[in-house]
Order: sequence, then C-alpha cells, then structure tokens
Amino acid sequence: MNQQGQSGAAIEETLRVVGDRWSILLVRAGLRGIRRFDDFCDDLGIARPVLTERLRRLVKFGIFERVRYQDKPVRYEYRLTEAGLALSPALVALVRWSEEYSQEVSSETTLVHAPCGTELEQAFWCRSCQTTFGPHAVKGVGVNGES
Amino acid sequence: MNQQGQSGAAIEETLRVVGDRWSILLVRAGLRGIRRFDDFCDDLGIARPVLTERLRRLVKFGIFERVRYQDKPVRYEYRLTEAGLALSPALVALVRWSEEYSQEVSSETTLVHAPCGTELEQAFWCRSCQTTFGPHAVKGVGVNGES
DNA sequence: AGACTGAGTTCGAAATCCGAACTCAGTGGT
DNA sequence: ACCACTGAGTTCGGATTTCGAACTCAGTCT
Repeated sequence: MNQQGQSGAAIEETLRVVGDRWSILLVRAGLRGIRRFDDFCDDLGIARPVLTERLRRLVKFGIFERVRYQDKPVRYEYRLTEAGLALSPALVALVRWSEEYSQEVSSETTLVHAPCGTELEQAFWCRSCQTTFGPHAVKGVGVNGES
Repeated sequence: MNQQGQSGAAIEETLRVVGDRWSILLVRAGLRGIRRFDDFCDDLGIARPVLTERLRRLVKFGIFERVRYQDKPVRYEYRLTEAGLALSPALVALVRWSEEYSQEVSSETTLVHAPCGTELEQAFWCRSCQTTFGPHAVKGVGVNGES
C-alpha cells in the first residue's frame, strides 16, 4: 500500500494514534495539568463522545493512564504517562511553528527558557560533535535515499 | 468555546490545518523529494479526492506551493515552502517518538547527524545562556500559569 | 426529597473518508 | 487516423467519523 521503506511504518502508526485534531491538544491539556473528563471537555470544547473515544485510544497506546482517584462514587481521571510526556518536544515544535507561521492569530505568548526568560530556539544536538545543528543536517540511516 | 488563553489559539488553528492523518505524512513525503500528485498517491496510499482536498488546504495555508512545471500539457507539482520546511523539527520529534515508543514496528532506521553519523538528540537552545536544555525548562510567557 | 457532580452513553443529523471509475488535454507509436 | 498512455485531477455512492444535545447512573449535599 505504500513504498516508504521501514522508517515510514513507525511514524505512520504513530499518526494513526495522535494524528487527529484532538489528540495533540489533549496531550497539551495534560501537560497543563488537566486530568478530569469534564475539564478536558470544557477546556477544548471537544464533544463528549469523541473525548471518550479519544481518551480510550490514548490509554490503549500508553499515552495516558486511567487512574481511579476516588472510591465512594467511583471516579477516574487521566494522567499522562512517561510516553505521553515524551511527546512534548513534538508539541513544543508545533507551538513554535504556530507562533511563527500561523496567519490568523499571532499569539501574545511565546516560549522561553525558564531560568533566564530568553526566547528559545529549537535545535538538534550531536553528542559526539558537541554542536547544535538544524534540520537540514539530519539524515535517516538504514534506508536507501532518505532526505 | 475554550479557556486555553492566548497561546492555545495559534496551535489550535495549526492543528486544524496539519492535524489529520495525512498532512504530516504529506510534508514528510515532500521532504523526501516527492512532488507529483500521483507519486503522493502511490507513496502514501491516500485516496485521490482526499489528496486533492488536502493539498489544496496545505497550499492555502502556505505549506506547499503549486508550481506549473510543464506547459504543453499543463502540469502542476507541489513543493514545500519555507513554512513547510519549518515543520521538520516537529516531524523529526514525532519520528523520534515513534522510534522510541511506538509498539508495533520498531524501525530499523534512525535519525542521525549527517556529517558524523551520530544519533541525534533534540534540544532547545538558549542564545543568551549558550546552553541546550530539555522540555521541562520551557515555559510560556504572556499567560498565567503555563506548564 | 430534590438539586448537584462527574463520567460517561445514546441519539439522529451532518460532515469526511474511502475505492473505483471517469474526464480531459496532450503525446507517442503504427 | 487510430489507439493506448500519462498526469492531474473530478464524480459517484457507500461506509465511517464527528457533532451537539439530551440522557444515565451512583453517590453526595442541603
């Protein structure tokens, strides 16, 4: 069905999980400390049935976990797992891109380095060379002619 | 409809554009040098009407541009714009995440620093401090209590 | 008792997605 | 002149997702 070679498979599968309008936003909400069903609902304006389905899927793929936080009336909340937290670089990259290229709303917020307040730049880091570099110096190995 | 504060607006709008199963994959294909309609089609296995609609939207939002590359029979192809290229950090972050956390297929490919072949790490760079740092040291300013 | 809370489920209507087949202009071969 | 082929789409009907609004269900509060 596609010719992408081995490296395509993983990201395709990933996008089948988080590649919709809500999942990334849910992760973002999770990072902002939101945990309860109704709060996700109010915060994102997502329809309840969709939220139910989405959370179930994200739990299934280990991005959120469903935790019982109260017994008397049984109540559950959703917390990001480690894998979920690990999505934050992607999230930050998207936020940065939005700030720079999204037309409509140019946000009044920007992401900064917390200790010093300087606007952050995103880079890749090479442990051997001890340098940072941009996307053009990235290459995939293990596949024929990758970018 | 939502309480996310200003910084939410931009990324929400962005996800309305690239937040579906195909758009990111299209950008990825673009980075791999794919430009023509049928090639996107074959490579991704996307349905033609959906591809049409998706490309139109991505062009509208300045991620791809539609370029006439031949006149006799008029033919167009799609090239990533600078904004499109700028999505690669997000893409790379997702690929990295996929490699690490996606269950199904553990890919045989990994992303490396092209000049030296070392596996890359992703980081943020602070120009004033001259250091790299991880996502936990990122903070949003201009909004009340951002993560 | 009656209102409220939180986490969902049920409903029917509307929007999207899909594969397969078709269009349309021009090209190249016989 | 005829026919097959190419590339970039469009058209079709059916299947899947999405939506908002209203409902459920257990337990709590007043």
